[in-house]
Amino acid sequence: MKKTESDILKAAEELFLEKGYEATSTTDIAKVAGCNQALVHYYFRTKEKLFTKIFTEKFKIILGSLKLEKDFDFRASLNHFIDTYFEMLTHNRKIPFFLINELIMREDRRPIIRAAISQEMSYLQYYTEWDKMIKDEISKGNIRQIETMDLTLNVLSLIIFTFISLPLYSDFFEKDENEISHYLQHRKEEVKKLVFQGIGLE
Amino acid sequence: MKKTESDILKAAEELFLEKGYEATSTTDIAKVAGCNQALVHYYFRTKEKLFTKIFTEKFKIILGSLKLEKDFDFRASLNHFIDTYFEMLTHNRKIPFFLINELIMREDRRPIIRAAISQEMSYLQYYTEWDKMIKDEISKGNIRQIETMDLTLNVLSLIIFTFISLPLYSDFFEKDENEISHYLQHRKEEVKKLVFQGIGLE
DNA sequence: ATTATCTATAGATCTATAGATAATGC
DNA sequence: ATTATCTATAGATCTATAGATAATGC
Repeated sequence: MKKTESDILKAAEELFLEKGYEATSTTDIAKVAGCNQALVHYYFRTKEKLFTKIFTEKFKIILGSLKLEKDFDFRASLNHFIDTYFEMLTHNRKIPFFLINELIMREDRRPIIRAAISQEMSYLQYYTEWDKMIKDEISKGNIRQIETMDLTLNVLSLIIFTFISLPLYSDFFEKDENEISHYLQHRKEEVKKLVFQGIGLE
Repeated sequence: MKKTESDILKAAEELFLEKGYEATSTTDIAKVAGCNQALVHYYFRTKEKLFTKIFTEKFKIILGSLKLEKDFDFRASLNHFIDTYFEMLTHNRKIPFFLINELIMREDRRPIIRAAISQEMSYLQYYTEWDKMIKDEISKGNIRQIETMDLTLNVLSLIIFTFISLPLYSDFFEKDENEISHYLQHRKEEVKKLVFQGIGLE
């Protein structure tokens, strides 16, 4: 890939994640990339096509991290999931808000993620195994009665909201980068405590 | 207030909450309000002023519902908080995403909420009482060791994320209004279970 | 020759205002 | 008289493309 092309991609990524689709112009992108505005269209034809490229790429980063370690027992498996999800988002802090924002604002983008999910058929299988594991733990009396969807939503809520609210948290309480990274570690441990104890694990 | 003026306000509210500031034009607002585009500026001068009016109004709705029932014991108090917060958001489903979205996208709006909070000095006091209650419960051994900020974030994450993700949930799983309202009730109960059990209450 | 880059511009917005006209209140 | 509403338009975008020029590869 030509340097200019990758510069444009990088600039677009930075701006779309920072300001969203609407507030980003191809003129802005060219300025950040250090090239002519016409070149943005030369390489990617339309703003929408350029956006979709970045959008699907970011979604796949998220999707790719949603894996289940089936060699572990349930507790280790859940623990590992929270660790890896937190870790991945720590290095991609803006992605959760970016994806949710664009999916809520523009309904026509929702088919993109449906397609990406069904393309990777393994995820349906992951969920089935996850569901089986949970039902198993309940029947063994290791955790309380809970629906798989509820446990999933509990974990996702606690993790994703942490990252969505992060810019507001760090701004409001005037935290620097070092404090933020301690905060994220701290929240991760608290999320584990709440979830483990909250379903009766331990 | 003149009918036209309130029509414009209503139209602006609908559009800003649905599509956000950037994607809403004063021409759109006029169209929905059924009046001339110039009238939007006649009554509110600028798009920004009109937006700020709605933004602060919506924020105050949220802030106003964050009250603490100090006559109750801790458990009843937390239970009551989750009930009222869920209830309020059920009738204002789009507000959480709207506020977070505009606060993240435009840093210059953050002072608006700082001002609104410090104007209502009572909220500092609420938090102090809340903090005292929690420390008290911990020292009595009624709940596990937890920082007030963590418990607050746990509860807010679980509730707010429910509403932020709601349009995606209902779209993805093709739920109708009736199912959605059952879902919200169901999530509320699950949030209570997780939080109560997760801090060792019961 | 082909590909990359630039200049220039068409055509479609969008915000905000000036100035004309209509409606309302005393 | 005052207030509300409309028409028209200035000036600032913004996307996308056409066509000229420069750089690169065989």
